[in-house]
Amino acid sequence: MPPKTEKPVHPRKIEILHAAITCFLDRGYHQTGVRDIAKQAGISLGNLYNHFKGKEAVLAFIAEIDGRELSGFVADLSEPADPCAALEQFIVEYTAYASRPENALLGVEILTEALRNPNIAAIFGKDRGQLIGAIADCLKAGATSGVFRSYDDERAVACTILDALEGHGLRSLSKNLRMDRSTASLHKYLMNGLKP
Amino acid sequence: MPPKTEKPVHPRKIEILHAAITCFLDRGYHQTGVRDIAKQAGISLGNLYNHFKGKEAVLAFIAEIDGRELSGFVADLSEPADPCAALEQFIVEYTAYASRPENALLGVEILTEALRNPNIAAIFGKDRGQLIGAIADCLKAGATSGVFRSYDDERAVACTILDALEGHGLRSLSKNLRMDRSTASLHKYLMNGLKP
Amino acid sequence: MPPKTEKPVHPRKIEILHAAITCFLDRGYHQTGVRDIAKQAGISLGNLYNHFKGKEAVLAFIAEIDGRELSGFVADLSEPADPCAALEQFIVEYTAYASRPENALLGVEILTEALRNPNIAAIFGKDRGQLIGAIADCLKAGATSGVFRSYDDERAVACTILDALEGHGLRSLSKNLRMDRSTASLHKYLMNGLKP
Amino acid sequence: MPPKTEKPVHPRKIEILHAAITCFLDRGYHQTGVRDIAKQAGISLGNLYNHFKGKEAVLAFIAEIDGRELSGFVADLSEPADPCAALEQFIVEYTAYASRPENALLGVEILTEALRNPNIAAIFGKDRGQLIGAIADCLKAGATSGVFRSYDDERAVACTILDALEGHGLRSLSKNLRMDRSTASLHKYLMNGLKP
DNA sequence: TATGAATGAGAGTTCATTCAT
DNA sequence: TATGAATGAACTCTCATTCAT
Repeated sequence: MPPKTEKPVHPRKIEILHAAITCFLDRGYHQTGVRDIAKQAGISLGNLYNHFKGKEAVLAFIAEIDGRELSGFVADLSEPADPCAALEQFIVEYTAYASRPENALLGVEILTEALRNPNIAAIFGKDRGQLIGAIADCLKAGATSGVFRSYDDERAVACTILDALEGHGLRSLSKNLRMDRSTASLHKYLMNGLKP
Repeated sequence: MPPKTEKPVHPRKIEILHAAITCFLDRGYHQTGVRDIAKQAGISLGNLYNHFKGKEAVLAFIAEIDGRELSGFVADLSEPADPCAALEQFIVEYTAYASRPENALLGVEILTEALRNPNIAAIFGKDRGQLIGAIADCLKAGATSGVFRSYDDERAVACTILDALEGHGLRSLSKNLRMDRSTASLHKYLMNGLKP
Repeated sequence: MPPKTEKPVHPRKIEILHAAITCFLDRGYHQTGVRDIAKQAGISLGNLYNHFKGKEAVLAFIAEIDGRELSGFVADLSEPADPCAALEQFIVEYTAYASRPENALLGVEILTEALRNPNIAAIFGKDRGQLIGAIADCLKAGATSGVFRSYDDERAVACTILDALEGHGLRSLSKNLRMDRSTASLHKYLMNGLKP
Repeated sequence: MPPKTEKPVHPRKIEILHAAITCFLDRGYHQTGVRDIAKQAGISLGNLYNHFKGKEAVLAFIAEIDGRELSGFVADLSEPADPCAALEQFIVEYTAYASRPENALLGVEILTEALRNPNIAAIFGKDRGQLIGAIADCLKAGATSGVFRSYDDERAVACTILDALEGHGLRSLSKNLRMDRSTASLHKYLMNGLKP
């Protein structure tokens, strides 16, 4: 296999990406106009179309970038020496990840769009599927080694863990009150359900 | 206190409500035009505005009606003789509830709108807050009587349960494959985390 | 000629009239909706149409009532013993009349509508034409008796006096500052131009 | 002071301006739709919004352009060698100006809008205020040199002159009959009131 | 690559009026 | 007389996208 030579991304494209993220966070995907993005990026409306095929392509690019961030988690969960420790660490780190506003809000934005847009759904589902798979594998490994309880459908459990952490991240946005106690309880609950 | 005399709702308003739900399910809130709703309802565009102040008012009404459905769950969870049984039953029933397309999809639609629309957030948050409170109370009661493990923040656990069930409901839409096994695993996982 | 038996006006019609005047003053004729008038009058939208053929009919009625107020001035100016005193008195009284907000603002409202609406123009022009005629006659009488300078077209002078007083009334609305001095100067100027 | 580098106005903007004037003359400001203007200008509806922020901005631009025309009169009236001749000339020229349909009709259109729209009022009032000031100054100069009678409030007299000429201009629209005699009488009357 | 004028469909909302009750 | 639901055209304005420069 030839070395994967990633075609360099035009820096302007990254600027547009950031501008779009800012807008989508502020107003949401459908409430954001292409003009808003161009203005935020400080470029002309027409020029945006030199870098992206259209509005949807911008979201697709965001979803793609977003998905790549998940691969770090996947790597950490793969073939863990200690499944329990690996999962616990994942939960901690994913909590932090999912609590960052850009991830929390963009996540729902992408998810809701994916519900009706197969194009986005494909991008969104690919990396997320891998993450779910990695968690499920970790759960299976733990079940085999006896540190985890065994479940018929580990993917369902994995999904639940993600749902819980992402829901928690979303709630952390609107609450200024301290989330420490609730985060601790959430983590304990999620782990307790796994213990044999 | 005088008897609460609920002003009767014009039947046309209900028809519009159903039409709007249909449209929102099909295309989503922001992709749906007021004209679409009127056409679906079989009425003129202008007449819609005789019954609703605007598009947002339609969503608000849906959120309100939606919220009322939750009060049944709240009642069932209040002061349960057997907290464990009550919660188990709730999980089963709420799974069914959250798996119905209109609830699953409208739920995220309302949630995402609530993220940036305080008006919707207030309506959405009121009944949902009561449900979370009821679950949390049930968890506390169970912890006191020893059937449940004790958590610092029962509301966080309650939220997690709802997140899990609603995420599951959402996923059940896109999968034609049988969800039985994953549902069973999910339920087991959620209950196991509560066991002392 | 049989005695003029004026058909009694339904009191509700008067209420609507007042409501409409209030609205037209507030927002102007074209910015006022029929709904606004009905709401202001405290009646239903449909009922308004039992009393008036439409929105324009309301304005026409106002213009008619408005016009009748002018007949008082006409009477005072007719066959005056002392044309100069009569005109001076008219100027004083018409200044007061034209400075009342409802007359000042409704006046321009009716005038601008009359520019393009022949129906309104007819109503508006009838009584106003009589007033102009009366003033012109007074000027002629004064010229004959030597107290006034003679003009080829007395109606043009009469129009100018009205324009001046109405313009003054309109300006008095937006200025909170005292108008006394400017009113006095205006009156002096108008009279000076008539002196031989 | 750096040379005033006026940003060049897009020719399309001028076209829209003319189209709007045509429409406003035909139907009046509030009866004219934005679509009407676009159609008259021969451009698409959306493109109009590339040149103007909205309908009101079009009227504001007209008012601004309109106001600039007055500055010519202001210059002619400033520091006149012969105040009487200057004023007489002004009256003649302003009569012609105010009798052109676009000035007469647009004037009342702008005036009535200015009554309730502070934005328009500011634009409309600025240049008109200067003109009134210039006339008043001319009157003062004439009073000092003895060619004019002295008035306490010269601005009031100045306003009256404008009201008279503009009222005359407006009336000249609806009358096909010759206005010569009435114009002459009007001019004589206005000047007579100034003579000492 | 970069610009912004141009397009026209579509957005949400209000309009004056009618009509069955 | 009185009501307010019903109509559909009209309203101002924004949309994503294209195109000539």
